Amino acid sequence: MPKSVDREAQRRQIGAALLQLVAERGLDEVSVRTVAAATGRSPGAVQKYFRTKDEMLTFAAELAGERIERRMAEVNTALPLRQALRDLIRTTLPVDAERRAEATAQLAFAVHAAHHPRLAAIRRQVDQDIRQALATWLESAGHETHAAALADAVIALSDGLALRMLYTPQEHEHLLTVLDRALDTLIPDPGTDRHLRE
Amino acid sequence: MPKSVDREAQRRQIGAALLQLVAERGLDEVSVRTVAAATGRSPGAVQKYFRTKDEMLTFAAELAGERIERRMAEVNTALPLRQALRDLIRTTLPVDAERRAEATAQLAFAVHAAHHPRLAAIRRQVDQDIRQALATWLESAGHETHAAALADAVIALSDGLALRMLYTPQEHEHLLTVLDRALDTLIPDPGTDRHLRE
DNA sequence: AAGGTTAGAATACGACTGTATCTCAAAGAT
DNA sequence: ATCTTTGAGATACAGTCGTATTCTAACCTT
Repeated sequence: MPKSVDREAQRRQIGAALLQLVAERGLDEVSVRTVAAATGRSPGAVQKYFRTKDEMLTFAAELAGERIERRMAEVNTALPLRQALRDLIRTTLPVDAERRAEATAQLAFAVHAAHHPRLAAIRRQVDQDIRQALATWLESAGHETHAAALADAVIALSDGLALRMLYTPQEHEHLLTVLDRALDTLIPDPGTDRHLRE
Repeated sequence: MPKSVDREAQRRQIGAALLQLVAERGLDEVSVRTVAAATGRSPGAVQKYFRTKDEMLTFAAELAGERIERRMAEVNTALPLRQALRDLIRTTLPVDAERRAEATAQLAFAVHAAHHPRLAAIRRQVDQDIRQALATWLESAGHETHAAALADAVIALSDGLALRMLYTPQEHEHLLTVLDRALDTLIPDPGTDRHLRE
């Protein structure tokens, strides 16, 4: 048989390069040629792994989704709920170069999904997974009622902050304190009786 | 002198067509030619009003920003704070065709701004205006402390919900209840003493 | 009425797009 | 050692992009 290559590994490498390209130069700078150049390949070589640009794009979107879910699984659930939640959200915000790359790609895909049914389906699946993980986590931490709604609110808050950070790097610190304060309000401190505060 | 035409009116008409095009087909379907066709013009006619595509894009972004600010000014501030706030945010969410068009354009521009300094500056200006209006409003309604941070949290929540609604039309109603519940928590009901609840 | 000015259309240009096709070299199987 | 399969590269093609240029027709001013 022929030259044996780990096809899946190659696809992931190309997908990762695409995500980085989206983060650095924006989704509309992504073309078969620019992605190929970013991986040191010829355009024809990329075509061997993705027959169409669209297939390449959806693959990258799934890859980005997997990364987020993996990050969620890595959060230390032994910490107090509010702090763990804070850590979790911070790993999705564009606070440094790596996170910024992922957040940028995520948001670009989300907007693109508005006019791209297959991309929308992928996003919905990822959202569903995140929401459910968050909701069951909240429930086990004592927020039995409306855990799902609370999870959705937290996700929306996080996405909204990430969106804004994309084009206002000056406000990063300020927006992080906004997050803290909002979490303080949304998630009552279990260690303090509510009616004793203030 | 020549054929007299209201240049500014023409520019606004073209800008409006661009926004609608973004909403219906996405930002990367926007070209000088498609915008021209959408206004019943030839590409050359559009060039008379915008020398470059970029100039056309930034103009449309400013136009979209003006629309949001106008909507904010139209909210009935005589209503109870929480309800007025709810109404305000609902007018920015993609609940019907018209609002969906504006929200889609806004979010597309926001993501694009991550790689487009001039667009980012426009977005920052609009954000600043909205935030300040919201903050002074909150202050006058009794939220003297941390009004600015609360305003930012509300904006982020709203943007995050809008983003998600773009690709999950099925969840519109659910996300609206999420909004209501989050607002209930973030904005304590002024008619009820806090320590008397639950 | 003549002339200057501009809106609008048509056209042209080079660059880039996605995709299909072709060639070549390399590697495993017989 | 030969053959076959395949990764990778090169090239080709039709289409679209943004922008510059050219032309015509309509209007206002003098």
